[in-house]
Amino acid sequence: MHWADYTAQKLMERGGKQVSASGITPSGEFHIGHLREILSAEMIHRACLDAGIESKYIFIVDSMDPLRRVYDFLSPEYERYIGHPLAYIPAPGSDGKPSDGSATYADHFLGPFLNALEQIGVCPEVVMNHETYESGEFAEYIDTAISKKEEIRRIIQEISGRELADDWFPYNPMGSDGSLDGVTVMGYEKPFVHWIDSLGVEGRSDIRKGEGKMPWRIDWAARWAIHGITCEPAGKDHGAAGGSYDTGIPICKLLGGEPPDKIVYEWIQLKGMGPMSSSTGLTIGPMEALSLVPPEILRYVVARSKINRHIEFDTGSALFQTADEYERLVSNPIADDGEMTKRQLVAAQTQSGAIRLSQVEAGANPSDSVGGVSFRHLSMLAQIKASDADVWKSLNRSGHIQGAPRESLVVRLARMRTWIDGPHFPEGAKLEIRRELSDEARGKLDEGGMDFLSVLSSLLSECEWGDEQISEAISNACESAGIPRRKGYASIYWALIGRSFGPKASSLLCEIGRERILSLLGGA
RNA sequence: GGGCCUGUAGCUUAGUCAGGUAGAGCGCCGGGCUUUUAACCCGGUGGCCGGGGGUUCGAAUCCCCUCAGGCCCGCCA
Repeated sequence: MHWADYTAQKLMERGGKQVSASGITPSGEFHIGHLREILSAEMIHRACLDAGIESKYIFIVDSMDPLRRVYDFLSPEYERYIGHPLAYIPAPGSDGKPSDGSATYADHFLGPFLNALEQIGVCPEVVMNHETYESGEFAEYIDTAISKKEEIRRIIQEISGRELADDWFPYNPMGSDGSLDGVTVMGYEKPFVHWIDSLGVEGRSDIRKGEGKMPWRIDWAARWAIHGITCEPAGKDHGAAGGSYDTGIPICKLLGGEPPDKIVYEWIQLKGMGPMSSSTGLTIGPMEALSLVPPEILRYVVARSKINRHIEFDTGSALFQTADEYERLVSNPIADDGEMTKRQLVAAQTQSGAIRLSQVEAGANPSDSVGGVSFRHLSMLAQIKASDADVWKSLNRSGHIQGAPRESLVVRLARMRTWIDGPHFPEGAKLEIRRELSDEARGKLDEGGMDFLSVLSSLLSECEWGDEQISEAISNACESAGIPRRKGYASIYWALIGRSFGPKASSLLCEIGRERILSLLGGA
């Protein structure tokens, strides 16, 4: 069974309406790793719906979190905003300097990410955490947390092994300059927390407004209660023993909530580069990934892996393999012929679950996502056909599509071209049409092969220049040279692209043109 | 120091929770296919399940030890 379906089943036992959630701090560019946070929760949500369980999915943006430091992409002017909630500071411009403030820092990074999410079929209910503070929804939990301060302190100290300072307080008020840092709590008189900030200014924060926030470990536990969250997969950083998941559960109960069960997912790593981090700039953005990879394949990358396994994200040749695997499973779903062992059955169910959850539109027929054209075939066409119109013409001629291409295919081709032209496209998949017979090719061809090419050359010089005629010429040349067809094709590929195999030979030759082919084969 | 995850065929991995003859895909090799979509079909190759010990009639699976890789423990998915 797929992990999302398994989790849905567990949630069904818990009963009631399910609320899956994700939470991300918009401190910088979002990256591909954040997609796992999102998709882990969203797939469980979908699995719940598929199982007939009432469910919703919310994405909580940690917009109340303060700016921790001046990241590399920020100008030094951001120094003065350290400690300020991301929702209340201006977005950086392209030069890294604070812009005019028409967009907030949080919104600036969130916007493109939500756009990318839409493309992969994720439409969450977005909750800006600072608005939850502003609306007063946190107030009663803040009040409870303050009155149970010592119990919470004990939970955090015992479970995390961390020593909390004597003046620790479960609410960080915002000082006179708008910073959450360096503000000392002087007292509490519901609904006001009295404080003195680092400038020596005294003031008070109304817990019913966005005038401060709870520390992360309590904030998280409180929001579980506020939103009725029943499921929130968390990154392994939160999942470590004594981490915020472990303290969140008892704190949530203390605040009167019913916490979700602990679910931890592993991180996505870039092939050979270790974990990603927004702050080191070692990232592939979801937008960048989506400019290359079809969205259902991106979903499949997450869906096919068990939740507790690393994912090595590779935009090179592994992408072909993943796409192949996806397409194979879509076109040849493993059917239960009644003779499967229990294990094979489990594997088949898991795979079909992964395909189901990879669809951009929930419940869509997976065959539609492939659109009749394989990823590999499209990569070939995109390389040998300069114009899109020629690609569509070719696909019509080969019977892949009828008439105009559908929109999703147009987008796929555009993505394919971006990939091919970019730095991630694997060398091994590049088609380099040779101008003359290389020594390497000569080395690979024996007498029969050379004879074949020479016969082919003369046949091609006379025949009509079309796919079928070329195909026929190849057949005839094979017979004439007395070699198997397989060998004939291999000879063509050696001569043409320096490999023993390749895309359909006749259309390749047809596209390249008679003159160039004859000059290439002339040396045979 | 504390803890988590992983180690199964050349590669990616399923199977570990509920012990019962090690499965799959890719690759590779051979054959087939008188249009090769890098396709498809048939056959084949390939594993002391990281190592050692224990429990058991029986262990990839449970227990103990050990080695290796990755990661978490202020914030980070």
